[in-house]
Amino acid sequence: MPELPEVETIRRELQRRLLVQTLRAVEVRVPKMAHPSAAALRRELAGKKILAVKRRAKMLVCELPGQRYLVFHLKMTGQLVFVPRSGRTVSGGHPIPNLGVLPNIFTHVIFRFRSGGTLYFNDQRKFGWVKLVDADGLHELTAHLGMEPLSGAYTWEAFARAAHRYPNRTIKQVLMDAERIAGVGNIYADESCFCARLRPTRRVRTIRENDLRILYRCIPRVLQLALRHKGTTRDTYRRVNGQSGYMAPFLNVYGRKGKPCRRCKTPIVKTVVGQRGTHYCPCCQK
DNA sequence: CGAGACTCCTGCTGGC
DNA sequence: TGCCAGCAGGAGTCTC
Ligand SMILES: [Zn+2]
Repeated sequence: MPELPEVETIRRELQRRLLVQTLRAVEVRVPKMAHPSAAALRRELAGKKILAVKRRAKMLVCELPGQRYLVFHLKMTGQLVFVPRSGRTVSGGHPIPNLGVLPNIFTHVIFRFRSGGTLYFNDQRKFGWVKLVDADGLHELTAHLGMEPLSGAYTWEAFARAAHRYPNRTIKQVLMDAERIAGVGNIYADESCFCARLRPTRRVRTIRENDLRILYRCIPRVLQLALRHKGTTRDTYRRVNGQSGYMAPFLNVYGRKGKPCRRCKTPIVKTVVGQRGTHYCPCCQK
């Protein structure tokens, strides 16, 4: 689900909520999602403070004392929802606007804090995970990742190098290759291509340098717009307070198959690139 | 090495 | 109207 703007939105909200809060207890309901083990999380997290919440690609990294890191990946349908000290509870849970009562059947790991607050890790499809790692473990999780498109590492030279590395790939595959560019997923790859008026299906070697340069500038623009709107809720993505993001109505192509292009009215078409649904305007994008 | 298919899991829905 | 194959924000692994 969440791509860079959604994960960054969650990071900012978690940072505000969890900073310097102390963990009290951890409940793991789905062991396969917790690493190295449910027992290790229970044992090693109790009493630990959250010193910072950072993001790398689509991972959230909670820094703990002693070079320990609690890392989350939400994959397609993961949610992190924080409920401050519960007032009254309903049938043992916390009623959250738009989400119903937590914990629910999709709640697989629960973090309780000394403050009385609770962080619920929900995931409909159970692809997500949480890992407690040391500095080496964090390095293993992040070392292979490419540049952050909203960071200073993202330069035209680096982008052009990343693109030309695989001239026979489609441009969308380059945008979604986390080893080159971190955090761009299916939605914002399509949206960035629309912004640059390039079909996601175009092979890199056929793209003129100037068009590639336009795409280079489109990616951060698209991501920043989504960030300002707190991300795209298609289905399960939620902010830390349970609210949906506001970006969905502003999408130009993703999920708009058959709907008129906002620019030229031509129906948006859908195809497949790298086993992923791919959307573009056949008139505006060449 | 690179490209593409398959896999993990569950719920929703488009199209018949 | 009802049903179900196919599809869904990600990414690791396997084969060719
Ligand atoms: Zn158009």
